[in-house]
Amino acid sequence: MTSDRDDHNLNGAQESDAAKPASTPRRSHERLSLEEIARLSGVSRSTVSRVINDDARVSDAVRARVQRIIAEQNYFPNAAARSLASRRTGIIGLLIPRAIEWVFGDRFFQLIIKSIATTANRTEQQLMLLLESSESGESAQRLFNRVIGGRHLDGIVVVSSEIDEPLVELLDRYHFPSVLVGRHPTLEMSFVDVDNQHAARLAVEHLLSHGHRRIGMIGGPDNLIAAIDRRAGYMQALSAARLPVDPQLYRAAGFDQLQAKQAAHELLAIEEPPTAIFAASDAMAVGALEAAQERGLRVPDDLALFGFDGSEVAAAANPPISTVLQPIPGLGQESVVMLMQRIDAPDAPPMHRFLPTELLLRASCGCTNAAPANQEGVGG
Amino acid sequence: MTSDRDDHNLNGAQESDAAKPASTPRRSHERLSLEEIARLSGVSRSTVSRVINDDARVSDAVRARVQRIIAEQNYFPNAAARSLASRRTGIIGLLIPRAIEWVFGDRFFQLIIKSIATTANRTEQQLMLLLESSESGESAQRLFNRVIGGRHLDGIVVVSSEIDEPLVELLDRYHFPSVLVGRHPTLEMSFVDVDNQHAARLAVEHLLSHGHRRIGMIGGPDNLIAAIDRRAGYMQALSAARLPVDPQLYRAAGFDQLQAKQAAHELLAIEEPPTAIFAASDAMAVGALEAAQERGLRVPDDLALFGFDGSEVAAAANPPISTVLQPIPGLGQESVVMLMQRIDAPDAPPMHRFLPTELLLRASCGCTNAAPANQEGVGG
DNA sequence: CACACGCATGGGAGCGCTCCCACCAATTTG
DNA sequence: CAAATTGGTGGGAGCGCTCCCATGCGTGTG
Repeated sequence: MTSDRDDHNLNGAQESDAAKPASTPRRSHERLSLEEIARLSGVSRSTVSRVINDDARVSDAVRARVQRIIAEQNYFPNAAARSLASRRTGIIGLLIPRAIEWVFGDRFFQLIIKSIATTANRTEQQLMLLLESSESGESAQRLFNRVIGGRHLDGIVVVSSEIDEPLVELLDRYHFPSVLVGRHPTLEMSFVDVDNQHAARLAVEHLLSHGHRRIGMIGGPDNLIAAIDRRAGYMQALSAARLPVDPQLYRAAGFDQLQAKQAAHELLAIEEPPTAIFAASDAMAVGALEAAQERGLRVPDDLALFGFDGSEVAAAANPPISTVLQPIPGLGQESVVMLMQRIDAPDAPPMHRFLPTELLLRASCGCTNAAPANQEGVGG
Repeated sequence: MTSDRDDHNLNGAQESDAAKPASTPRRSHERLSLEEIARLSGVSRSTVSRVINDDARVSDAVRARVQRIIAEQNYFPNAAARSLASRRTGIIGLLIPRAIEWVFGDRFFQLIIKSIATTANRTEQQLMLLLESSESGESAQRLFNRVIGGRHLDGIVVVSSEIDEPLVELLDRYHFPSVLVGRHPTLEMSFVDVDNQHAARLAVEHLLSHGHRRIGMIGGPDNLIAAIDRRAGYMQALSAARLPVDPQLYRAAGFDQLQAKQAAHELLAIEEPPTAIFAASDAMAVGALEAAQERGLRVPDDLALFGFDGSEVAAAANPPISTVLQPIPGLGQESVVMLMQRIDAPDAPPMHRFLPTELLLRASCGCTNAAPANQEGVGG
């Protein structure tokens, strides 16, 4: 064959020249098609299609022969043609708003991306990570048009608990198959999440059980439902214990270590400082630990600490920090499974699923029944 | 209209019921097509297609009318049909081998992803981040088949300087339009990179210019061409200065801070320890700085330090660390631009492009002509 | 004034699949 | 033993675009 034809023939690996009758004229840059495979194996397009799609109604002999030819020719069905005919692209989107800015450094997002990718892979779906480039100032509408308008995607997973994410509202409005990781307070969309409020309440109640009566909290940004829920759980625990809710004891911060450290310093500088602090993330708890150590406070004796996430940093801290374990791989996997169901049955009512959390008790809250430098958590 | 029909009509936003003649029977779950837009605007499919594709051969009046209808109906051309007919998907892939494992924490990769995403966006390409899930133990061949076999992608950018990445070899073998960020020692593929060897040589020569005669190096993994080249530059500088190359002065490590710290300790514990260390990344230089400080060495007086990358950590260190600035946004942008060219002209010879680096001189090497806690670098 | 030449537009033939229906044995059933 | 059923297979009609090739028109040339 000519080098021109060879250059773009992905199927060149096992080219069997003998199997190329000159009868049918071919276009340059020829590509293998279903038709071609059908000819080579002496059956119809339909039959080859059935073999490719694992349709049972093919005799074993024929199936084997067709599969052999497909392998020999190194043939792959054309994705565009399949999508056009079947109205399915086999691609699901993954959107993490403002991903590039901060997501990549955050362990939670790393793990959720990983589990979503793994699950998508397992179900033979391609994953298209949608990166909004803040630089180009792309609007939600434009992003929506860009990928969803053209039906590039069968569905989308959005990892966000922002209460006012415009793209999420668009997805809901147009009934585009979507699943949220993180519940949305108003929209009826499907989601998977943990029960942040309940988990936070349990964490704070655990601190209460150690005898603490002045418990502070360093919460997350107010526009995240996860942060709101965790705060609600904190307050609920205090109320249930008939303790006054002192607004001085709550500080909002970003989910990162640095801001939390600053907030912890503020919390520890008030007139009647807390004897325990519940932080809305493990990174924040580590920040609080740093602040405490800078002030010469011993943890847990002078200040007890509780984190949230169940990440390695909490386990690796000195002392190890008690935390709420989130089933991050489970959240990722479930989101994809749910999405597949929504794609298959778009008219079914939205599904809401909460996955269980677990308290990981370590030294920072005063518990001694946990091994120090414990290896559990969301590692790997 | 029935709610059944409404449910999946993405174009429902501005539905103009008046524009729906009952003459043509429609299928349930109807979707807008080119044909439909043509009918509504009283022109042919061809004309609408020309409007969509910015073909000049359309009168202004017709163009305006068609565009109005398109906007009114909230129409988007079907991506699959376009791909099938045009043999272009408008999607480019981005592969960073073993991405999920370590990439996300590394500033270099964050910035390169960001600039690639931004550039792809600007050229109206979708970006498909290819995540190999190590868990599922996916082989390169399978990954190749999965996305490239079906022609899901027009081309691919691979960010990797691994000398033995199997997927890269497959891409090369099948002449699939690809661009590497990071040169490959043997394959003829297109790439963009910095001249690591040259840059490293300049850095080491700078240390020599401060009078250092025993200069150590903490290098990266041996299977990365970037690491190999940087080491070669280091040795070249020493040779050119007629200094003996003492193998004791070189340590290989991962690109991260922790391993480098360990390596630095080893380097500083040898009989005749170095007075300067060149590290193959900024994170590594920070690790070396920590090691020095733990040993009570003053930087730069007792030990001079030079990093590589130009990242914020180097600028933020105390003292600020001199480093080699890599034009990361430039690498990302150029890789996409080159890829587009290769997609358009797949038979053109491969292109190899080196982007310039720059020495960022700060306090850690003994220079005083740099502002302390300098703000330059790859920020933002 | 017949002719060629733009320019704007229309129409047909694909692109490579899936899906429905028809078909033809080889059975099974009343 | 005719009729209905079943399993395996083939063929046609799309899916919604792009691209090439007409076609009709108004304007310029010899």
